[in-house]
Amino acid sequence: MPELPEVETIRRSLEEKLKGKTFVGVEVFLDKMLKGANPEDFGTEISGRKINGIERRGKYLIIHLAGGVAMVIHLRMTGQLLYCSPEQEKAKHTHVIFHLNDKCQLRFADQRQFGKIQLVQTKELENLAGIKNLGVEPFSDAFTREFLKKEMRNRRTKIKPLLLDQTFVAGIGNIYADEALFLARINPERVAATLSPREVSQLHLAIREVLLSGIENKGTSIKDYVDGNGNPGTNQDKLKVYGRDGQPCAKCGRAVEKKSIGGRSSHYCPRCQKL
DNA sequence: CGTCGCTCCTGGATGC
DNA sequence: TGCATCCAGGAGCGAC
Repeated sequence: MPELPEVETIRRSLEEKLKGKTFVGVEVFLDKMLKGANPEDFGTEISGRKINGIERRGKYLIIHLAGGVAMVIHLRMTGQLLYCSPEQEKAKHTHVIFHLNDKCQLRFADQRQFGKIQLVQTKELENLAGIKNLGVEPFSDAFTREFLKKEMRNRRTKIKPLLLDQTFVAGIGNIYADEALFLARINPERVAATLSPREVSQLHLAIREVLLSGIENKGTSIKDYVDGNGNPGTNQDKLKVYGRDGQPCAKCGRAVEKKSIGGRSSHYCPRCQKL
């Protein structure tokens, strides 16, 4: 579910509430959400630790704790992190509740149970599988059109699956990949290496633009996504192609099509995004 | 190494 | 209404 803009929105909303607070205890209702630790050790390890800040890398959230410990969280498809009062009714699929020293709670809910929470030593963060192999951050200085050109030169895969490859560029998911390709007027089935320099430049700009819009609109709430306070975003109203199959293209009026590419649903305008 | 298909889950939509 | 099937915003894994 959450892609870079959603994870960034959650990061901002939670940092505001959690920074400087201390974890005082944990309740775990579904052990498998914790990766590499049993609930007892997990609780012991974080209890008494102050929250120094929250970082995002790709679609990962990293809660930095005092004493050189980091909690790495991935929400996958349906994960949610909610800061709320203890009186708030416990939502279905709430698998972990963190108790804070302000009496409030941080709750982790995940309908499909794909999400993961993992504790690591901060100095081991760079070696963590998943983090270690993340590609370039789309808003970093390293993400240039020259970088894209160079990286795509020898890639024989289709551009859509490449955009979803987190070891290539970090943070893009199915919604923003479709939106970026539409904005750049590139068909999702184009072989990456065959894009012209002009097309690569357009794609570079389009990726940043759709992700930035997503953040400014506080995320895309289609089904489950809400921020750390339970508030939905508004970016779903701005989507040009994702989920709009059968509806007219905003640019040319032709019906948007939906097709499975690399095992993922892809939405595009057959006239604006010719093969 | 790059690429592909399968898999982990629940539940909403769709079809018969 | 009931039941079966398909599909969903992600990514790790094994196979080739």
